[in-house]
Amino acid sequence: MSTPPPPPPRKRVTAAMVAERAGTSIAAVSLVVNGKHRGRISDENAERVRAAVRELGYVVDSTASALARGTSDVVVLLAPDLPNPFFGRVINAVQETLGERFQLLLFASPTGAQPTVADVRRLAALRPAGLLVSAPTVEFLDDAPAGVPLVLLDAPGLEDRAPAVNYDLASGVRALIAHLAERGHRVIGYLDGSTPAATYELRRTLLQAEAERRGMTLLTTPRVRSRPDIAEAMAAAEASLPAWRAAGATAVIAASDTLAHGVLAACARAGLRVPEDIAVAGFDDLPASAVTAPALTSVALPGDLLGSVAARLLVSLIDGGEAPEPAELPAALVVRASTG
Amino acid sequence: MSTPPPPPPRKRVTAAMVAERAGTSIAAVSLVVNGKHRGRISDENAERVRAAVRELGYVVDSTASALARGTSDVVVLLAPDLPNPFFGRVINAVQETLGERFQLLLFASPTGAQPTVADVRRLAALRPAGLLVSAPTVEFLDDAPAGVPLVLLDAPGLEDRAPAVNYDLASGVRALIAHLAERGHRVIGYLDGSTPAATYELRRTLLQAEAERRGMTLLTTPRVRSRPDIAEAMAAAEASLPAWRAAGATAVIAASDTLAHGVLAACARAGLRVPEDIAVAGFDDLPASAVTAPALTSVALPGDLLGSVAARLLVSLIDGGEAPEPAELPAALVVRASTG
DNA sequence: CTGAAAGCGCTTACAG
DNA sequence: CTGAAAGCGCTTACAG
Repeated sequence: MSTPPPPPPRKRVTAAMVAERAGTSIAAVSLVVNGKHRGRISDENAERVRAAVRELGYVVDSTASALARGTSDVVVLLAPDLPNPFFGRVINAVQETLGERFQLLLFASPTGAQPTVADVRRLAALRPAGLLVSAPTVEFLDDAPAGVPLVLLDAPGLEDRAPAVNYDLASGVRALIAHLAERGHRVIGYLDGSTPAATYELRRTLLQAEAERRGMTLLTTPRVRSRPDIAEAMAAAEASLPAWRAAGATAVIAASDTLAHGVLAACARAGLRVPEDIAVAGFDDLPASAVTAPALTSVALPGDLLGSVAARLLVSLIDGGEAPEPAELPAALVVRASTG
Repeated sequence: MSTPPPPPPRKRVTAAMVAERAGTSIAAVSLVVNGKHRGRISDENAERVRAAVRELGYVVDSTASALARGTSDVVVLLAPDLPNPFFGRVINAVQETLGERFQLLLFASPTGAQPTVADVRRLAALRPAGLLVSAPTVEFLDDAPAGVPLVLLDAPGLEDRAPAVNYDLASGVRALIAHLAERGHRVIGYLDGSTPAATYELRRTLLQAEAERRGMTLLTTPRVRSRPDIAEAMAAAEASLPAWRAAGATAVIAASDTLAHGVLAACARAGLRVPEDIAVAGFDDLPASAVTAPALTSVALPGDLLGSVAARLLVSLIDGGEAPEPAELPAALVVRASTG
């Protein structure tokens, strides 16, 4: 009887084992698996290394590689609002764009808060290959680790601090206010995000300026805010609807669709018909916004575009490329039933 | 004129620098920052180390630490359906439960596909502290890296392969079918997920068995499937509604709320009233399901519970704890307008 | 309680 | 084209 083949050794495969099998040095293995062997290793030896890699199932140990090179293959995505469905598409696009070369590490500070200095230090200790930071504040950028390629997502006004990928919020806001003006709305309630980010600041100020320009009023005092959570947004809207209505508001804009979903829920509970009694609009154009009751008018902020463009930019920075002109992503108004 | 204070050295702070400042050895620094100094370092020296750490802003280099220890602080979450809003809460809960000790790395295979052997090898090369795997197939588990603590999420039937945190889908299904039976439905269309995961298999077979038990019919031939994407689900439902209706279906169940949102959209486009012409229900109870048109009946699968319980279990495994009895999470039916 | 030293598994000048 | 060796910054026996 023939003995069964010995079980594959449970030991982890190292470059030394590959080198021994291929009859080369460890250095040769490193050069070949990293594709740096042109003109340094004979074709024959390179092929032997490749064969040994295949046979043994060798994969470079990323911790050792990171230590030797001084940087890892990890790209960190920092986002204050991770649980927001908006980020699903961003994350997905980032991941697909990064491909097999980088690993995506998520970092979300406790909802809404900005990362602390200690957080930033711990991130830097990972020796990330690059950082993607969504909706940052200026304060965060002051603490950002030096020497790490950095791309900002949806960080209007911070373009001078780092390469940024932003939406053309001004166009979207103009279209939204024009649309509401045309429908005869003069006073508009506003539900703001509670995340302290430049993009929310800008959304509010743009809306306000554009409304004023047309002789309309955006109600921002008192400031009504909520984290990106439907239940919390509903509570905030429910508490504010009487005051908004008393001030003559016939429409409510929310800083994001998730917040707008909360407004819709609050209107339903208050027995208000949308859009007859009150119109509602948001930002993001989440997939679910096409099926809400009623379907939601929204300034579409394509998250997949944001993720893919930012990731592509980051990779080019990591590879030593120059930061190209920051491109603005479209922010188009999608009109649906919630604004009649 | 006094010279300005020299800028803080841009050099990265190492344990050697801390040791020099504290007047101790590097080993002492390591022991103190890792809290392993009890009975090994004098209180006085420990305090000097802590002071030096504070003054220099020292953080342990995680790549070097991982290499020396043979394992990193990274916990990998593998999920086939990451862009699905369902995962927002899971991710958030996992992250909060892991706290500062671990970093969360996301791995999503191209939507719906299972990770390949090569993917698994690359993950293993990160030397993760642990793995969280959502909705896996049996095949994946055969390739899973050995020797890495592993917890499965929503992996019914795979409990014997690894510690798992599952929902009590049977109860949820029973309640849903009972509810529909009570409303007089006898024939039900089914929109399945296209992700090849045990949880989707189980949802379908449980529904089918429970329907049969009550003399009802779940239409599963031909199998209608979609990825967790509203647009794709809408297209699938739109194509199947005529056949479902022709077979006498007065209700449609979708394997997840995201899919159900697509069904709602398809009904709206087909001019069908929900629930008068056709009732609709899903699984997950996404936040948005409370504000869809109409609000969606759903078997609630609390993602935050799934994430926190699984993460807590994983941490205990990492710390050498025994895998406790797998607890089943509740899956309660939430009845809303979409089923009348 | 303390420190010198080996070792983790790579990458990269460097000398042939 | 090739390989021996230093070095990345830790952690952990080990000998005092």
